[in-house]
Amino acid sequence: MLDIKFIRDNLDIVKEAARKKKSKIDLDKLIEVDDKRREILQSVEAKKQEQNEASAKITKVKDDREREFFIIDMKKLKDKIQQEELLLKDVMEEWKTLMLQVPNVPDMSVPLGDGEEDNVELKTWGEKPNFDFEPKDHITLMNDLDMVDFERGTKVHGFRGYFLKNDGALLSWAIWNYAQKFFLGKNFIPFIAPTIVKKEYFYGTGHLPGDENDLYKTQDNDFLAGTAEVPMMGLHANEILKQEDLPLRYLAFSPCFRREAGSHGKDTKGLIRVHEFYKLEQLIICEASHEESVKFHEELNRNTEEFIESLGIPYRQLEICAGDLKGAHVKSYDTELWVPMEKTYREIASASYYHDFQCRRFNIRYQRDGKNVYAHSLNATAIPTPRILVSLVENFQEKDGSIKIPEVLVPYFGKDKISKK
RNA sequence: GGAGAGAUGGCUGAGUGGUUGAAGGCAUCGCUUUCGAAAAGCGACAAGGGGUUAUUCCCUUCGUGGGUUCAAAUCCCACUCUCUCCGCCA
Repeated sequence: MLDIKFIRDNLDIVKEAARKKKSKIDLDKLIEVDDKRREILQSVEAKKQEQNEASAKITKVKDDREREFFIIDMKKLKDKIQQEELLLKDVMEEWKTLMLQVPNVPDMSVPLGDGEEDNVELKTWGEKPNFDFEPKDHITLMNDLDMVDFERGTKVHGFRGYFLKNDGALLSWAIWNYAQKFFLGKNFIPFIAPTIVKKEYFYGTGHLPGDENDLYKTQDNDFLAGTAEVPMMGLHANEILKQEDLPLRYLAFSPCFRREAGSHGKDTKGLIRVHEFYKLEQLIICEASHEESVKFHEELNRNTEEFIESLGIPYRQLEICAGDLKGAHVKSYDTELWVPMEKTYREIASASYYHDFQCRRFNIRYQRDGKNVYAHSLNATAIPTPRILVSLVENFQEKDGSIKIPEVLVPYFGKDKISKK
């Protein structure tokens, strides 16, 4: 959410932002509705003032007749107020709908572009494996090593279902434990977050309004979060934080649920795109300063890089172009891991900052110089499982069909190799 | 799932129709006192929105949403959450 005052004062900037982000929002319409909103609001307020003043007088009037006259007048006024408030309600509805569609302003450094294809590669890291044998994809590898059961996963869960078993399950736990240790070394407070979350919080993060079909819904009209970002931002909703407590640095673990509506044809096999996975998420709430946001954004992104580097998996960094940038984001980096059998990089992590866009919607403020100001928020993936397994097993496969375990994981996994029994 | 109680400012806690935006206490901040601190005394202290900007003025907000009334923290309805007891349960 942007400040309506900011939008009015910087209409050109916001229009430009909307254009860059390919948003369809009609900002002139918003200003028009806002004018109407202000006009009615002022009229209602003036009438309420009159009502309040009269109300104070009625108390003092002792004469019954005089009192009666007063009350009759006030009845008329009340009707007028009610009429205008009805009108205001409609206008507010329209106003809110439009306001929720106004995108955040991308940073100056964000490259222009229409979509995914225009994202800019910032760097690549690591040596792509050069196999002197016929390599297998992760599905074959993991099936051969009895690490996964897709068939029964589909039987039980349906499309995109999977069971991780044996070393597949153990490796996932090892990654969680290692990742937990790694990221907590960077001064985060650990959390396990709820996944069933009230609808309003999805508006806060910017996941709604959007495609509600992409979210699972419960019979109580709650939704299953696709990322711990939603409950973790909700954690401090409607709170006034202390300046000295900032930045708040959280590392949250949660299951993640995504219906993947609209991508039925994509990645129909394997562990790339599943309905249900697990993720450790880094999240920071910091002071309202662009410099702080940028600093922490770079740090969060670098944390993810370091983690991947410690595993030794080749990756690249992308800067998301304006056309591919989500509405709430100021700027985003994606980390993509090399998937040998697809001969391409696949997204594993995303680091973004929002300025006060999310905190404004969540009403998360802190005291600065005696004033309450909206904080800034950022988040970045630490590590998602099981998607990480795809690159891990494909990159580290050996000629005999076994998988070499990265050294850093060995203490958590208990052995340095997964091979056929 | 059944029965009951409750939700008020940063916290605690009064308040059952009309100067109550809300007593008292705690916390916080300023001043006095002190070599300094503590203690004490005095004073300030909710948020959001709008108009004017010299000064200020107005509106909203007592869990949420409706309703009754000229007027609601206070009465009515629905919902949410919390607590106690019973039942069930990983």
